[in-house]
Amino acid sequence: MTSDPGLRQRKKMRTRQALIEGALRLFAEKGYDQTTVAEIAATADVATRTFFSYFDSKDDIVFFDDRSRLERAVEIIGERQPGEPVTDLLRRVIDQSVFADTDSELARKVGPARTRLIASVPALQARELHLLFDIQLQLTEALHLACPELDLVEAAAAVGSLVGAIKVVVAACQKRGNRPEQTYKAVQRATDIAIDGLNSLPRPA
Amino acid sequence: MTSDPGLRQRKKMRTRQALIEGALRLFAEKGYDQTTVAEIAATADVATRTFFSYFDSKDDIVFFDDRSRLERAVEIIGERQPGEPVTDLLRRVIDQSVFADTDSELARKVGPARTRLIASVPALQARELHLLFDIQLQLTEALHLACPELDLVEAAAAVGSLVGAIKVVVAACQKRGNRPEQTYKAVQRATDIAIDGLNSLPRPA
DNA sequence: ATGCATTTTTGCATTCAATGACGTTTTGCA
DNA sequence: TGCAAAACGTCATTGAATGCAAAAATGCAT
Repeated sequence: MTSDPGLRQRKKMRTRQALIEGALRLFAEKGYDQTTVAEIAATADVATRTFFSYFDSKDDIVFFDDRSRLERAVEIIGERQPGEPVTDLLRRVIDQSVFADTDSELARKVGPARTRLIASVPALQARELHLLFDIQLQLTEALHLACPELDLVEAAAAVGSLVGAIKVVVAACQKRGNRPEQTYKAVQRATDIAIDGLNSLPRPA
Repeated sequence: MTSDPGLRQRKKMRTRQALIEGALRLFAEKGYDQTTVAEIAATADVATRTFFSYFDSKDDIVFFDDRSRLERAVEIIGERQPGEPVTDLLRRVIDQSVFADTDSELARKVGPARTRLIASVPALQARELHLLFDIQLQLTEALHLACPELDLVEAAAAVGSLVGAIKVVVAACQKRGNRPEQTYKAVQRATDIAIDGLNSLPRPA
């Protein structure tokens, strides 16, 4: 599989990588809107037209590793131990596919810069939310498959509730300018609230 | 305030309404991508440029009533009875701002057609998700304000968990082609799961 | 190595969303 | 009636995205 990528494949990989690195560098230097696709293509020494055979849109290049993250998550769900509680399983999924730096060192390299970039460009926020939404639908299917005791609605509610709580909490933290340390704590709290339910929230005085 | 809209205001309203109706009609007739902004502007007898002084983008016109829905929700949260449990409050919010047909009869008129339209156009899905996300942040603030017993993280988690569960469940239902009747039931189930927590889900056999 | 099939790249033309500058018309108000 | 502001229109520009057909690179078998 990886033993013989072939010259063609290797070259494609290199071009792809060059496009990603060039794009993120330009975005950081001049800003997202000020960077044209033509300029990105130039950094990888390919024609503008060629960019669009690697990525469907200018947005897409920012989320180059989403697919592998999803595959990782689906894998984890598929390896569920029979009898393992759904909540334990989902905690593992969150930990390993969201927080763990994924395979490519590229992802690690661009991590924080990318986060800031997305937060500052509405078009990228929109793209991210859309991707995350599709991911949730696929996680729902995987979960329903791996947990026969859950019907489709229950699986969807579980995924949506957990991911939704985390997503909004992270956004609220970023908006307030929290340190990553605090944000991590907040994510754990959000996870607990989703798992224990809104009934577990503090009662009015 | 509404007593004297003034000629100018009335004319703006009429133009705005004409643009909305024209756009939705064209989208239904020829499809979203096949409809140009120029054509939409033509149906309201204004210049293409003028369209963009009413709506920031072509997407935006589809979600013309989102703002009023949000305002409704924030209002409900603001009217919270002291001591009322957060869960009761949020159930009211869901009922009245999501399911109730909002003020304008326009919204009622285009309802189902619009839902189908959004579901079939990725660009609109993305826009909807982004808008819904912003709405959640504002609901979070409102909830935090109305419920002093909740810190910001708890408020965010509550909103995200509830809205997230419903959103994914609705999508899963639509994907499977469920009848509105079943979808409504599913939303109630999703609400219960978010409120009672993932721990309330069925256990493995 | 040579020829052939397939994949990839590329340049070109085109469409259309979106934005800016600037002048003109319409409306509200004194 | 006349002034200021808001709304509207015209024109031009930019840049994303797509289709198409030619050219180049690569894989493969002989």
